[in-house]
Amino acid sequence: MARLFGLADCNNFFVSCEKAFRPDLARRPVVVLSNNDGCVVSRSAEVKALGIPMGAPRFQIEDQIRRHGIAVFSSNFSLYGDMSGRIMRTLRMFAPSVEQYSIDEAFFNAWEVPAIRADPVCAGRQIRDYILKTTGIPVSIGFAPSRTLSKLANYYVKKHPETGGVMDLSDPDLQRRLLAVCPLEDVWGIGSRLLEKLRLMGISTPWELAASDPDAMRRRFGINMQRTILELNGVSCFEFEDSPAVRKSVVHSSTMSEPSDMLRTVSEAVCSHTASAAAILRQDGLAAGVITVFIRTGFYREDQLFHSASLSARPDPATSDTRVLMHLALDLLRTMWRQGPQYSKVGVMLTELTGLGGIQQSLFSTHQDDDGKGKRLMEVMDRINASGGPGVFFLGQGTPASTWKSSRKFRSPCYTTCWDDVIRVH
DNA sequence: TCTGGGGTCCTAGGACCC
DNA sequence: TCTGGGGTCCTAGGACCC
Repeated sequence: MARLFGLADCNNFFVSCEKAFRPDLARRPVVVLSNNDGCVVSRSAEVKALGIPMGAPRFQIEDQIRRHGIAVFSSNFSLYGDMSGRIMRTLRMFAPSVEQYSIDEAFFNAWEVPAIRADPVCAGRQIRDYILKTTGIPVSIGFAPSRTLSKLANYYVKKHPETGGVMDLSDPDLQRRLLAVCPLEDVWGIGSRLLEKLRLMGISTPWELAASDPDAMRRRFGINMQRTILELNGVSCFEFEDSPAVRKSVVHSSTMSEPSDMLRTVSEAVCSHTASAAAILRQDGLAAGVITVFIRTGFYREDQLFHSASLSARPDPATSDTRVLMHLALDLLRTMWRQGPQYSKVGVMLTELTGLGGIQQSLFSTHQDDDGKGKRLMEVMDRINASGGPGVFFLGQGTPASTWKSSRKFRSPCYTTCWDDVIRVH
């Protein structure tokens, strides 16, 4: 049976989450800022119309914020994550095979659902209306014989409200017309670098890219380019993945609220990132074979030299125990520490992840078995920290008021994940 | 003064082996 | 001037995505 991929993609997701709980902001310009309130990561339609680009630093748009009365929010990931889960569950009611691709979008197997196959546009509208009604989040939906084409349909839908938020790109004739009018940078897999190189070759529309020789392009740009070309021609190059991909790494990092040359301050950040990353590992039932700590000075300071360093270690055996990982992380930090530079970005990366069942201790391990006490301690910590209160942490992480922590001055309440923040109806 | 964070995959090139 | 060939493994860096 011919493939038909569905792609549901939330419109202006972070902003839409904020608006869902603030009806008073429905028609107002709204932005959501990155960590540290540094730059714009989500914009409402009104803000896009003002010409404020994605990624604009806040300090550059202060003037417009005031002039146009733009509502500003810090990122609230517990809210967005929870809303995302609701939307995915709702989507599964219509199409059981859903492949979540990111926090705000999911592919779904549309060819195995008779009602969708019979009339994709009509079914898409129903899905869209139902998600909007039950979660308050507007989504766009595209259907096509390949993922890349379904992405393109989605871009088109977002720019053309007359489509009613849904487009079915099954028809080859319609595919050709769309390829001719869409910008090349809207093609999934074509970023700024490739765009430039393609332009130099005289390829400036998706239509021209689709017409190029896939084998020659593979030799020149690699296998992903070949796949993109085939997919633009309606040939699906990826199997549908029902089961979520196994995580291969966890990274936790941040820009500190202000740069620091104090080992103590940077240590607190390293310990905190280690604790957060280890908690994610435990949640997924994984253990890290390698821990890497990295530090670097700011990118944008011209008055001092750029400096960055990173160092790795192998816990033996692989572990998700915060205490073990934190010890290693601090050792690594002290080893690579250089007095002088003002560090502004600090992070911890956990890689070579294995399932907890498959951990093998090396022959030369010095690890002493603690009779599972460590595991129980971690379980208790995780349970307390999941309950929504202030939580427990290691002294090395500093206090909630530590100076390195990112500022989030405009954070909205956690309406759906924290009891104290639940909306009250009087 | 103030510019995010978290991921994946591919490729080229070096080291090393026979 | 000539100065193997082929295979594997690892790493760094590049490119993309959201």
